[in-house]
Amino acid sequence: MKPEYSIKQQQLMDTAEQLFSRKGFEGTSVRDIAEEAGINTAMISYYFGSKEKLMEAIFEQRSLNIKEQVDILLKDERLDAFQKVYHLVDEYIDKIMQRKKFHRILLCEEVINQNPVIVELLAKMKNRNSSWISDLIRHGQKKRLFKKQVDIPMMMNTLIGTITHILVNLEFYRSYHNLESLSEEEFEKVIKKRLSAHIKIIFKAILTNES
Amino acid sequence: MKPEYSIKQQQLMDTAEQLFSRKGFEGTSVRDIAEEAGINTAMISYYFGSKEKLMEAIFEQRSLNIKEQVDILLKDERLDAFQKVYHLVDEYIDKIMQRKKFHRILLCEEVINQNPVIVELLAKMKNRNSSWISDLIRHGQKKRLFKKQVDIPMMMNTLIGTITHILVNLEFYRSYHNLESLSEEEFEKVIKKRLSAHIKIIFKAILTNES
Amino acid sequence: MKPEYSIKQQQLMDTAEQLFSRKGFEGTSVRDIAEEAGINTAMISYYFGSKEKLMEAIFEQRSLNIKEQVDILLKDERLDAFQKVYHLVDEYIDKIMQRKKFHRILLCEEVINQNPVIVELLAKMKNRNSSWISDLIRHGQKKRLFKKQVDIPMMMNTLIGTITHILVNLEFYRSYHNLESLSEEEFEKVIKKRLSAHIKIIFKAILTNES
Amino acid sequence: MKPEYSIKQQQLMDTAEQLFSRKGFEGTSVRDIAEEAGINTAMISYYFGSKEKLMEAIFEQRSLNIKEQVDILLKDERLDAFQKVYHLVDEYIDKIMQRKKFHRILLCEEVINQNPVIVELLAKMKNRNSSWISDLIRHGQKKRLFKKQVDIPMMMNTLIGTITHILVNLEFYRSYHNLESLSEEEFEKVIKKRLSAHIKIIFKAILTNES
DNA sequence: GATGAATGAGGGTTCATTCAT
DNA sequence: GATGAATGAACCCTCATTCAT
Repeated sequence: MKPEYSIKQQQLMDTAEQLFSRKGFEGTSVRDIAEEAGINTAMISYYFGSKEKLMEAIFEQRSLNIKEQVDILLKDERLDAFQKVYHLVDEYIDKIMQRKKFHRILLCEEVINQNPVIVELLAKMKNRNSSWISDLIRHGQKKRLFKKQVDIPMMMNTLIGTITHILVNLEFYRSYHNLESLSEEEFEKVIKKRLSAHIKIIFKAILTNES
Repeated sequence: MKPEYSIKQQQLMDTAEQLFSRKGFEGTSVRDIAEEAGINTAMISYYFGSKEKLMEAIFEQRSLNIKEQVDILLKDERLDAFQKVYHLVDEYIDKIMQRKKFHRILLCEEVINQNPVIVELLAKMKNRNSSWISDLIRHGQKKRLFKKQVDIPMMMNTLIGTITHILVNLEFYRSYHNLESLSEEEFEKVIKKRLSAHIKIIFKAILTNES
Repeated sequence: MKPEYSIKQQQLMDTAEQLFSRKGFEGTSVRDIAEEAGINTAMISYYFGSKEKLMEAIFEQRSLNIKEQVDILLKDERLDAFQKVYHLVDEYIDKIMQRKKFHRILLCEEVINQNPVIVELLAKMKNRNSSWISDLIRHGQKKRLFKKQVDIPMMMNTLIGTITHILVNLEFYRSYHNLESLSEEEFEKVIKKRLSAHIKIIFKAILTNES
Repeated sequence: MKPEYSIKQQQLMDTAEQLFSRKGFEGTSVRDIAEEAGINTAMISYYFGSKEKLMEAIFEQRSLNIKEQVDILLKDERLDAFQKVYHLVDEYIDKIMQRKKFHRILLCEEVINQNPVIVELLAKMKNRNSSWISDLIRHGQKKRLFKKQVDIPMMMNTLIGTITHILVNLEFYRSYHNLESLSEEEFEKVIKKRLSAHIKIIFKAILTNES
């Protein structure tokens, strides 16, 4: 179903992702990408049809799908409803941090919203993921652990808004807390841990607090 | 200190803001802006020096400054520490919603980070505002209302991440909750109200919860 | 009604006509034209919108319109019907020989028929001119000088086919008849004279011969 | 002497002829041809050396040679000089109508005249055919049926100009005479018949008329 | 002070062809 | 013998900017 990409195509997508995330889609020329990837300029049109189609390919390949994770969580009887949600939070943190570059692009592209293929792709993804999360929330509501009225999109906004926003403020965060001495990996570990704790507090409050 | 702009210049900045927020900086040509504003293309270079300088002017003029607000809040003895923070939350919501277009641009520009003038402008703003908020938080900590360790940048991340992220998901939120029948103004009112309640719950949890 | 062109635009059209007639539309690049005209490559898009629009402009300006000539001929009582037709023949020869380059382009474009604007322009021109010639022929038929059934498009085919075909065979004709010693002007004069006599014989035969 | 082409090569030439006649030489890409012919793009360079050489091959194979026909006509004692010429006229009409596509290309290429191989090929063909026709005309002059001075290239111009010009005006001719209801074959039959009668009248006039 | 004309640079894409397989 | 991948050159066009007026 999903198109398979050759090694060269994959390399091209990685390079493009990198540059798009740094300079934006419009700010990156196909010549930039080709040069960085060490290939001929014409290859982008040759492999993907156009610069835009290359972008779409990146999106198609990397957009988040949490279905499987939610399925597993719902079936796991060792976890209570809170733990299930917490696991999903960590899953989101992991996936977004893993795909930092892509999510930086996504952040911009959601704003600009020009390419209809991507717009639709994102819309579908949002609907799909919201639906899975609904299942998870309803599960907690049935168990009387969560409050009755939960504004799922608002909750997701905070989840994704917080994670992606810190992506563009990583350096500010680092210097604010004097974490410059940490290696990239260590710093990322710290960030993930703090994000996790932070969002769990938030979710607990949102899911239990009766206004 | 702040440069004063003529009416024409101001119109130009407004038009540019609009287009930048819709199509991105690189995706907007000076022709687009000039045409939309009904003036000569050469005027942009003439008035601002370059397309980039025009962007800087927009940023300079519209970037958020909460100093005054925090000053007032700190002095207001009728409000307790929580109320002070809540007021600031509403202030942020109001200002960002008021300047929707600008904050959409900002979202992108923070990602792309190409223009050093803007980068520095943003860095200063973040430092400044974090500092004011620190004052506010310390105030609450002295009163023993807030917990001792508060990760202010993380808290700000959630605040700003949640507000700006909903900006790009307004339509999704609207359709998810079947609010299409509301007018723009009514819908914005609803959003603001819900955001306010939502973030206050979050802040209360963050500021009180002892891990 | 007709668009007026500046001197520079006119120069550009002349240069383009020259090159199109030598190398064809597709075979001529905008760089070629700009270089030959001594202007910047971008000017072609700047002045005409695109290479194709430049072509359309050339066609619009130079396509043949015989209305006025036919009007004058019809009213001229000193000429009999044959003389009227003969005058028109000479008019065609003059106009096509005057616009040699353009008619060479036209010859190709009629074959390739890609640009819908030009296709329509040509279709209108053919209809218009056929209609005027009909008037002239009917005039001769009323006077009982011409035969009743005249296939006007076929006659026009021979008129225009003969004139334009010799345009691409000028050099062959010249060498066949050993006219190389003649100057351009003298040779053109000879050609026109011979074409005129030749086609008049043809037309006389066509218009009188009863099959 | 003449190169023999494999079936695949022949298919390629047919497809190319078709496309060249519709979109011109420059307007047709090797990709177009290969795709239409259902073969690999590289085959064109592989089989013919280049796109240009492919064109030359088409010309070489299809250019008109009337030698044999004239030979037969000259020897045929049952026909008088006029009938011999008339037979040749029909031969031209048949051959050109049979090779409509090729003659459309030829029309363009004579104008553009870029490829020296083709230029020479055409020059040779014209000289050759003119020479054969001279023989035929001289035959009629000896028999005192034709006038003494006949401008053979001019006569050929009218012959070929009329036939090829109608090729690009077939649709105009059809609609002018309301022949849309006819099938392709019927219409072509009509055209040939009318062309034949038309040109015979012309030739009779040219060959007998003493100016 | 303000503008329309003009420019050089660079944009994405397509081209005919070559080359390793 | 035949091919898919890959290439450098060239394509037309748009860009932000400048300059003469």
